[in-house]
Amino acid sequence: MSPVPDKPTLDGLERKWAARWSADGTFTFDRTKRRAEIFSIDTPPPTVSGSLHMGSVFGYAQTDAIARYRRMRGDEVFYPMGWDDNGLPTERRVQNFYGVRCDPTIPYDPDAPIPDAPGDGQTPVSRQAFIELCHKLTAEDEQAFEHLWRTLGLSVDWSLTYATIDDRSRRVAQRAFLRNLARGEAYATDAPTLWDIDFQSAVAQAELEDREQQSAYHRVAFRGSAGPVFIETTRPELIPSCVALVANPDDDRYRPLVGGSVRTPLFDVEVPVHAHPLADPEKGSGIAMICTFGDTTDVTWWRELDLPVRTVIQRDGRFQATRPEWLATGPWEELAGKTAKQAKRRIVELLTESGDLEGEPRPITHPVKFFEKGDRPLEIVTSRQWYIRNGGRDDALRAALLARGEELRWHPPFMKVRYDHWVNGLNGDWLISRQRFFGVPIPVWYPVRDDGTVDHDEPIVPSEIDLPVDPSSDPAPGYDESQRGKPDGFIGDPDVMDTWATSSLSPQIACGWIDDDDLFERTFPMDLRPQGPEIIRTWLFSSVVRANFEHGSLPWRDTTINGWVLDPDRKKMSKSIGNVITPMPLLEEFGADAIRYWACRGAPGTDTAADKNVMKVGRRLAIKVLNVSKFVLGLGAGAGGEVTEALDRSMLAQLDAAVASATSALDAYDYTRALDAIETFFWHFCDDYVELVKGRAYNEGAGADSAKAALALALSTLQRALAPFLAYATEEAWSWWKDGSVHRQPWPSPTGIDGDPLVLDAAADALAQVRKAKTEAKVSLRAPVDEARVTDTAERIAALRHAESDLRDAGAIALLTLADGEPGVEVALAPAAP
RNA sequence: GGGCGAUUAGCUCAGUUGGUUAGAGCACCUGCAUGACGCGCAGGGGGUCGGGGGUUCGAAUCCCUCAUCGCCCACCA
Repeated sequence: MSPVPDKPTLDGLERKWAARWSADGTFTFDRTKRRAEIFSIDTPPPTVSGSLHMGSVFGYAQTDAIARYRRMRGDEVFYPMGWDDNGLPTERRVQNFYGVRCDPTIPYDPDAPIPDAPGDGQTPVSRQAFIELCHKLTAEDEQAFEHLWRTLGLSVDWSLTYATIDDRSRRVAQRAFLRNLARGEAYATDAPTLWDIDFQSAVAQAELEDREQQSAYHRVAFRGSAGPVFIETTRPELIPSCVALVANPDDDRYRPLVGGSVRTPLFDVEVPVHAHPLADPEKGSGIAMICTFGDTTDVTWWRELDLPVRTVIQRDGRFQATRPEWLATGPWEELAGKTAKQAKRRIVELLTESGDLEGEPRPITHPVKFFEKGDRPLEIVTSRQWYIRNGGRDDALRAALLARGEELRWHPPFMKVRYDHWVNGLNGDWLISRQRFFGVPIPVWYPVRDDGTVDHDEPIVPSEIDLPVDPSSDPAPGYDESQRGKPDGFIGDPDVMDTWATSSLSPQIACGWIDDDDLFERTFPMDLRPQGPEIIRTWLFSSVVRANFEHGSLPWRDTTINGWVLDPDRKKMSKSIGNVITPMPLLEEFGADAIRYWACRGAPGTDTAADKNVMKVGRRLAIKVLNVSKFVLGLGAGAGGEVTEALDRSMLAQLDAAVASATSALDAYDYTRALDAIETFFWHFCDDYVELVKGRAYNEGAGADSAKAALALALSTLQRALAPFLAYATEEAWSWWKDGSVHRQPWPSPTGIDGDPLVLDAAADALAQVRKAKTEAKVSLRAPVDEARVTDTAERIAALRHAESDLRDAGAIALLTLADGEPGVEVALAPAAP
């Protein structure tokens, strides 16, 4: 306990109590508890390579309120934090920050200088040096995040922190992958893949976004035996890639052509004309050219019509330098080495000169697929990639994963349809390999045959005990490093896994799967997955996929999906608009409790504006907690005694109702409704009950004892009920009269004291009328009243009689009369003193 | 094109099975030195519940439709 200060303040509470919680191990997880006693939370590992923003604190503060509530309910809360530091965002940040670029062909030299300060330029560094820089920068970012989380007051056990690139995570990710591989759930195949030409990597369906782009239909003539056949295309530069034309089987205009062939303009390549139901008679001219590959429909046609591959665009987005073997004639040299954009411009000129372009290109706007973090449209290239089955090609698996979605308890429930839509809309398996560097390596090697060719069909895998491995620097089992790349030797798979292939295993990483069976048994499957709505299709879904394969269960029982944070004008915050609000200045201006309050006022799943006015209200509430605690303690609350007075029992009955309402709301993860119930009662308590009872409490005797006992009970209850939200102010006020942390106290249970809620309500209403009379007369609330006459229903008057003397005290009323009748209060003020 | 959510006072939001005169906070206005709180306290004004239909004795609440905002999805010829 510490003395009540003369002037309570919120300033400095974060620093004071964060240090104390850390020193006392207030939130340390006790791993001796049984599974039934534990509440485990699969905290989202934030991407540390980004800047901190309000969205970062919003969901975490809400989850922390739940965590603190569960802890007070007696659960041992398993609440680890992770950092998502692996992957492309980190690489990009490192490239920009240090001015470097990873060149895996450079051999690692431990003595080579590597930048250690911000720089610009494109200094090439070895793969290992690049990875070291990634580790270095993320370590700094992680400190900034931890500082923010500690200031905000997250009650995580910081000794349980993991990072998605650390040894433990790499071991889990590789082990899970190898088990997927052994069971046939992971496989590699050569197939057309969406490809980002800037990042030089394949990307997955979940990472796509459509962007509206300006384009134009070009009406181009193919030569048919019975005259020209016009197609309309937005990508005329792909004419050298054309492998067929396609029309709808029911389209009478083109039926005569189907089964025959036409010749491409400029290059004079003979291509067949096919029929396929996917061809839309309404689009363009109704007959389309199929190229390998212009878009994903091309891929479908190519596969279903069994067409050849004629790729001209390389992985860097440029047309290949050498003339493709299927182009016997035509102006290939005009296109070689050009980007798709440059080639389009040139080919339009060539088509115009040859007379194969009819009319002017017709401008349109249409959606084009981009990598969500990319700058140029995706191309489709054929490459060998690793996949994990996700139901995109398998109806039984899809149904099983949809059933997992049913089994999961969603808060709020409407978020579940996003999962269903995503799973139903999958059109392929999950592509997990990335041609990048800072990630978990695909843990396989391949034998090199005696002729120097690579045997991809017989991958060499490590034993689980040796994980994590890096096939780029570790030799394959049974081989010596000197055999790397040699005939009869081996090569390592050069790819890394996508970030989601690791973070989808966050429950397994956090709970110690295989590495710590004892912990795993006590924490998995977890209780709660809190997360944002935009990553249902990635993080949530992929986590369900992995747990379904590995454990035959859900990874957790419940999921809470938080809303989106909008700017004060309810616009989406984005860097380009420049309306991004950063949390640290707000934490300093209003205090952590105010920010926590703001976050918890945002209902589950509801988009919420970053509104300073709400933070101000939270700050006011926190200050009030300090002040009313000081006052109530100054009245001598807690001196013991029995609650005998009807007014006191009435207040406690109302308090019990508020707590009961908050309890059921929190059990359903509705922290907003809980906060509202307690907050509403709290102000009623301060403004009405404390005012009515303070006179009696100053006196002595049974009435005073009753008041003091009731005040102590209420104060203890309110401090505890507000603790999940106002973590600091409640802890501070609790320390003035109790030992131990309020956050380790039991959540309030009913006081068990019967009372009639009407007594306090009737007294508060009558007091309000007396106050109104004084305010309208523009006199002090302490001004004496000669006579007040309260009339009301018999029931309310009967209730009021129990609080008659308190009302007289609080209103400074000389003569108070109560009578049945029409509701009303007549107040005769004493004449003003001269 | 499809889906989900939102639309209530100037602003931010409650309003949980349809039921007396639709609530709160902020802001605004008018007051008040009061045993803690002036980062306070008391009181007040302010809303045809997005528009239009419908069901019902009765609709902010249920149904249909339209509009606006946000998010998600969709095969880009």
